[in-house]
Amino acid sequence: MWLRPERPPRDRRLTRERIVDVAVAVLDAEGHGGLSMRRVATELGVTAGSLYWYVRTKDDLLELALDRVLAEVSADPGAPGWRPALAALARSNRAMLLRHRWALSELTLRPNLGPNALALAETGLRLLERAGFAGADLDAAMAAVNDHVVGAVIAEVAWHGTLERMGESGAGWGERAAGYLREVAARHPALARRMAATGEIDVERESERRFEFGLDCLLDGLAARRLAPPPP
Amino acid sequence: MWLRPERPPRDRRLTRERIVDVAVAVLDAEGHGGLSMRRVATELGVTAGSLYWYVRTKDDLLELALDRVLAEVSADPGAPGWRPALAALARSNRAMLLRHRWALSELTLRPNLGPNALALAETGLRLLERAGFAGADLDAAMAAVNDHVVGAVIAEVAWHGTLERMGESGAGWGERAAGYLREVAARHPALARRMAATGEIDVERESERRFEFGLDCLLDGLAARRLAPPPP
DNA sequence: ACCTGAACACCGTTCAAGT
DNA sequence: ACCTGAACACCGTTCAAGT
Repeated sequence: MWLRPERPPRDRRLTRERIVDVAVAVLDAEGHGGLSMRRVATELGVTAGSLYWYVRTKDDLLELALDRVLAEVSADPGAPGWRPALAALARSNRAMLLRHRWALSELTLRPNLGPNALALAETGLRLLERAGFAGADLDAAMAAVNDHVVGAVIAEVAWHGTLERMGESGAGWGERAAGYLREVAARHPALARRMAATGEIDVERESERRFEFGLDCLLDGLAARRLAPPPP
Repeated sequence: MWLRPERPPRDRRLTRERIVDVAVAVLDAEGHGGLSMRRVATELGVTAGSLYWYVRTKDDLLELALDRVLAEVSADPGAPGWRPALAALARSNRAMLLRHRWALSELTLRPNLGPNALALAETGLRLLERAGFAGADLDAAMAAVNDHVVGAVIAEVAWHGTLERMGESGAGWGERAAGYLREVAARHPALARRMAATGEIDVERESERRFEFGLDCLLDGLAARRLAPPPP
């Protein structure tokens, strides 16, 4: 009894890091709707109120979670040229967003100025500087690539969600859907042609194809606009 | 008394359309956080439960609201060429998303197959068909343009939000922010250079410049990839 | 057919009170 | 310094009951 000294205050049960850990885990597992303060708290064997000692609001927690996953995006610094390097950065970014789909909505709703976000911006900018961009065009080029990544993943996630919904829907859904689609096809011939062609397709592979197509277009445009690369 | 006939059941207070009307109004005025079933209900002089006669869930209501504002996107069918026409469509889309910033998060979270979304897809596809695209490249080209619009608006809204936050923050914030920025600048030279150059800039004009820059890059890439336009 | 009113289960957040 | 427990104000949704 008296032999055991009082616990040092260092082995507290909570840390900001541990809280973000389980927040990311819950978000990955159950999406945005699954995250609640009480849920995170019980997962840590603690009351909801306790979290507010480490985090000001739930919004702040989400901001921390977003920056956490942004650390997963990586650039290969020893890439052979600016174009493959930039493409690799874009692909890594896309892969991360597909791993943590909830991160997209966070990106939409709140600005992120976390350390990992800034580090990521830095590597992108340096890459484009070496490629021969400067001034306002440098910002615009960086933005164009990022925009394509974000836009493409949003479209892919939405597409995926549509298919999931269609799968969930119970019996009796088939007829209504078929009727709706028939009507749509009648009114929208071009759309009907495309729907017929995309009937049996692997969504993920096709999404990747589209992503690469758009990226290539963009990089072509960028290549034409860069200044002469600075002499080494 | 007996002269006045019973009210015909037609003058009911609620309609799906009216409900969507006020939902869009509330969303425009107060954003995503301001919308609640009780809020919409009281705005219509009615109880929250009543809404569920016309709408299955709040999610359905948001879907309806999204399709409502998608109707605002318009394409000029009599445009001189495919490239200006496509650019005009993209700009109209962007303008709508900037008018209804809440629509972005909806676009992120849920698939939208409403009539206006489909009509919009149809006009885009026909435009690209006339431009000389077909098959999988047609889908990819359409997707690339849409992705750029969505991605660019997301970035712009996030940027805008950052500035607003910085404006709201009370006294004593300046020193902490300055310290943070100094640290960032020290660790990230390229970012520091860009931050210095972007010091006093009109966010909206600069966002538009970036949008047009990326769009031009993309259209260059698309122009190089289209097949020969079909003979008239 | 359409709407009310009350209830249910769940939120984020606060805060005195304990240790 | 750190955590509990209870409370507050607010959710989305359901449903018997009224008309």
